Amino acid sequence: MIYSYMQNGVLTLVDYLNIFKALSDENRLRILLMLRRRSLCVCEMHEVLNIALSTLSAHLKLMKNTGLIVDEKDGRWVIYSLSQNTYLHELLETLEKQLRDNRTIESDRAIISQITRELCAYKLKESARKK
Amino acid sequence: MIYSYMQNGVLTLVDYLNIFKALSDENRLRILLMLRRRSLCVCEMHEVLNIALSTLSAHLKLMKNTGLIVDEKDGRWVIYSLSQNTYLHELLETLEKQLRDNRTIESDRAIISQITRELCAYKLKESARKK
DNA sequence: TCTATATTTCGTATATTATAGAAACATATT
DNA sequence: AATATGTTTCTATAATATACGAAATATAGA
Repeated sequence: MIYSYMQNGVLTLVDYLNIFKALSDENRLRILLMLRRRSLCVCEMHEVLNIALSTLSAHLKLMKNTGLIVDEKDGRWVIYSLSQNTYLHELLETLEKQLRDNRTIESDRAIISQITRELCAYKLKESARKK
Repeated sequence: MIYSYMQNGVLTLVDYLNIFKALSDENRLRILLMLRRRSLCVCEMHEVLNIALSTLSAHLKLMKNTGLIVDEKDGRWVIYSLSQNTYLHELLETLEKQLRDNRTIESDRAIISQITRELCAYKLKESARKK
């Protein structure tokens, strides 16, 4: 899916609707706030969110299509980052300030400050082995 | 439904999710941008949007619950206005600038500059009579 | 008090979205 | 080339959202 602003830089009404829709899901908002700290691979986000990888992948695809995040490959890993969009960054900064005492957001931050790609990949492999 | 920020002024994560959800529907966004011009009664919004009154009423209820709009009674009319919320007003100002050339938004503004409550109520009454 | 009228609620149909598991895919490493 | 592994796609299902028409509600005015 290609959005108009990807071609000429101007966002249409539908672009905005899609952006607001993307922001209206708890898992997606948690991902965006985590990405404010640092870029993350899929397995790291999976470690934090505890949802199926297929579900997570769908959320990432949606936000990528909406232009909120970008991805790049690093070996077998896919690393996601926030888009270079001033308005998005300001919005997330405001949100983070307002949600300073939110337990979930606070916990997410604590977790990503401790985990590594290698560790998450290992845990994912182990949990798959048990099945 | 009562949201937490109505009691202590602080918005929770769920409050934000609901606000973004409220902003992610075209009809609701059109209503909010119209209300930036002036307060409107239900029949005026119906005249512009051309959706069923029951649908319109549901949208208004949702935005009222989310704290984006407020209503007051004036005789048989119910008049809706934007909430006194600085962040909401700034957000809508940004949106309106970005959507300056949007035909729908432009047309909505043109219509509300011409209509009156009395006219819309009359038209509504007439269309009901035909059924 | 009865009537007209502006709005809301209710019941219901349809469309969209979030979710998980299984299978498929892509690529680094052996 | 074969294998291991990180990610995505496919499929089905449950939950949620949007829509309408009909009925109910609230209130101004006769």
